[in-house]
Amino acid sequence: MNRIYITTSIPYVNADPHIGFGLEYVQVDAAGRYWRDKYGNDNVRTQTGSDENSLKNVRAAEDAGEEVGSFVERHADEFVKLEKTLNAKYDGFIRTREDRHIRGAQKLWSMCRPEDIYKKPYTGLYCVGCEAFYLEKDVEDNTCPVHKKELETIEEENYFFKLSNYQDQLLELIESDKLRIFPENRKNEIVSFVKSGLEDFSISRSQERAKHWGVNVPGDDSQVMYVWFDALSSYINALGFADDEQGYTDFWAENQRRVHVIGKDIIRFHAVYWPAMLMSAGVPLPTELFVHGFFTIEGEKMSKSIGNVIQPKELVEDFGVDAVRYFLLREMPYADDGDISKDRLEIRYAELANQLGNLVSRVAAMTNKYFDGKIELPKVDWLKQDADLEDFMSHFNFKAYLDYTFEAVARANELIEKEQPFKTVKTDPEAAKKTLADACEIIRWVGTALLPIMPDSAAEILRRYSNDGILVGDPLFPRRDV
RNA sequence: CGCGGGGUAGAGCAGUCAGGUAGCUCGUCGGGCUCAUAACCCGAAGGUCGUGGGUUCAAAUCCUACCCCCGCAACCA
Repeated sequence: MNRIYITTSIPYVNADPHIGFGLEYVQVDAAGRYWRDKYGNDNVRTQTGSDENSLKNVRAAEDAGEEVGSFVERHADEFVKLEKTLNAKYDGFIRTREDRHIRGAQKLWSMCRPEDIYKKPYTGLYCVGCEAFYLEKDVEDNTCPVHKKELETIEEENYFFKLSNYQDQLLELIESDKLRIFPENRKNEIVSFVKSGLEDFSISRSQERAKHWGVNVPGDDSQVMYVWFDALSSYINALGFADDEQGYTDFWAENQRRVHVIGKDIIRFHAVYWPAMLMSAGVPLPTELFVHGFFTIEGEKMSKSIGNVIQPKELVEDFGVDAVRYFLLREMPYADDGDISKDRLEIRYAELANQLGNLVSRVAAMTNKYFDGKIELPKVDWLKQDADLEDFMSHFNFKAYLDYTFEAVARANELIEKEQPFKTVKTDPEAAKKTLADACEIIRWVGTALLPIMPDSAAEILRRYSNDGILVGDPLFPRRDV
């Protein structure tokens, strides 16, 4: 039985979703759509959600003068709306305030080997204004860089997780690809990190420091779980881990492909902390981590302070959802960061209009003008091409997938130039018919390949190029008035 | 001596692990075509592959020193 479970990371919801998360959201959706086609709808599960227990949410709510609960709910709703904005299909959305999540996180904690969790006093330099600890090397004269006030040395007892117990096992898992991390540069990065030595990490906070927000530590109400501990468990909680539901069995415990799609900033939590926690609890590990890079905006890091944050809906309103999905997936380099700029968007849009949109138009026009839209489509062996596409998709290499697909678009345009059906139709109609049939077949293959990437446009292409006849229609990607 | 990624034609990138005529897309210039969303096709120009050394018959690719850019610096997602 081929099954696959694919998750996005769960963003904390102190603001509305930006285009960076939009990328991840579309990546998982596109992969999900592809595998649904292969494995069947019931054998694929795509999952997303919101991380609501972060202290950052508490601070953001305070700044906004709002109650935390309603604040995170409002922002979480914006993430739910992404499904419509980006035309994505998700099987599950989990909020970490939900009961099923809280019970699951506590269950996972309780299942960890007792010797892996221990209490230890933690001492650090604390700024009351920031409500955060600073490291000595990051500050001058014991002064908070933000508030310019003297830092307090405070001590607090927390629970720690014995990460050091798992160093050797983790290294073996990652190097052997039992826990497969790709692209390869990310795997190398994490291997060298693990080799450099793992230190135990704190997995709880005092209630005061956590502002009484978060998941209580089982058996110790004076402590709240470190937000990452509970957040990571959402991946299995979403499947019903707390109550041993069938979904958990089917898509996690007994499934061969458990995949997390994440950004490069959180690779350590997913490649080190999370697998170690699961090993301690005796729960199966994820099998694959796909790590994507970040988008810069016009060459600059996207940040609130620079004020260049882009939201998916802005781009969708301007270019349409399929063009945005196409842009995100084709523009982001496989193993590196990408850039979003107005120029690049225009170029990519023009590419869609001129190469693909125009091809669909010209072939339909000729087919209808010369042969009344009726043309027998040849049988083509697509197996070879399918294998290539599957390989790209297995690696989450959307860029290569699209490069490959658009080679076919170019091939069809070249074919028409070379064979000139618009001329041969007068001298050798059968030859013209053959050329157009070949072109139609390529278009159908392209349409099929694009279904996961641009669901609406691809479906429209296939509707116009069905066995019932070829239809003309409005431009798929109309020219933009610049 | 903190760690990692990057520096290849005007722009964006591939190629570097397994050394052997430097490649793709866009842009520019020239030509062709007229079915098509003035789209499409062909051709050309354009690069001392960050810099200096070294290994080699041969280096963008290996070694070495250095310069520049960007991230991250582990409990603050």
